[in-house]
Amino acid sequence: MEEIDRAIVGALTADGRLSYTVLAERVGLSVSAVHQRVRRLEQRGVINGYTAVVSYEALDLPLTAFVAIRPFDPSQPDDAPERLRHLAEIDSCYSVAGEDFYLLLVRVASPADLERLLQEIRTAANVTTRTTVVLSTPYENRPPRIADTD
Amino acid sequence: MEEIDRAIVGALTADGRLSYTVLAERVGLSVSAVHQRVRRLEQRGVINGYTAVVSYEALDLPLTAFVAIRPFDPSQPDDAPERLRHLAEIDSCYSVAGEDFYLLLVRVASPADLERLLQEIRTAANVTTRTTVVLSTPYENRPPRIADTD
DNA sequence: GGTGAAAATTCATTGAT
DNA sequence: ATCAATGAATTTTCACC
Repeated sequence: MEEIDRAIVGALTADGRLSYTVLAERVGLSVSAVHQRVRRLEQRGVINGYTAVVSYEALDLPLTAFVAIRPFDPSQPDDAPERLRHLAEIDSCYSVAGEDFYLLLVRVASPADLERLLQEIRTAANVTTRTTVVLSTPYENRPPRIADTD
Repeated sequence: MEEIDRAIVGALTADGRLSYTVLAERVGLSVSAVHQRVRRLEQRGVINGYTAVVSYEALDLPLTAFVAIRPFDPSQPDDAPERLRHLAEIDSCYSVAGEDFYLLLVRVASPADLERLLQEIRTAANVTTRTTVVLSTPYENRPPRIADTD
């Protein structure tokens, strides 16, 4: 990816609602050229969409935790991500190397809700869980440095 | 937060570039009423901003890992998040309960870059690290269910 | 790939209810 | 808090380089 595309991606990760006018000024191109480049970045899958960044506290989900899971019976087919997908409290699901099979990031309203969620995870995916509660989040989901990829 | 605000937040987490016109249709309000509500949600800090969702593979950051860190000397003042903030490869930093002090989510181009990053983390914050490599990401950063908070 | 300009749409304010 | 109306700004498409 070349310089202008990197500048565009950088600007849109910092502010996903930037207008094409401002974007064009910032990268030194015409509005339509920028527009076309953004379209292409979206088509190529470099940009996968846009989201509002929300405060989980404001949404009454103040409790974040990591849940490491392991199958109760390792000989069974492993389809935990699909079995857990319906649980809206699960923010992210990572398949990991190491002792655990998956690492989940979950967000709930209270310890009681965390307890309920863990029970649901265990029964839905037939797994054991090891949970690490997040006490605070110094920073999260920072925009990546856009590297020289040409 | 009441029903319409929840609908607005839900819609904007799903598509952060939705126009106020479409948003207004979707929640059954006039454009200006929706506009005002979004303003208020932003002011109240429910919505903290907007970002483009980028593909880390496309940005040449295909390797994701979790890095658990512990101070080498637990009697020293603990300011690891600040000491590590300048490392752009660190996506997120969580202060956690449990054996570790912090859990970092990092994104790098290669194992060699991960090795370099771990050395930087250790020297910058005077910590030991335990790293868990992510093999695949079934899902990540899913929009939260917008709860009934009234 | 890029430009510029026209047409359609949307934004953002205002004032009334 | 909501609405309708307005001018300003933006998005989107198109012909051409």
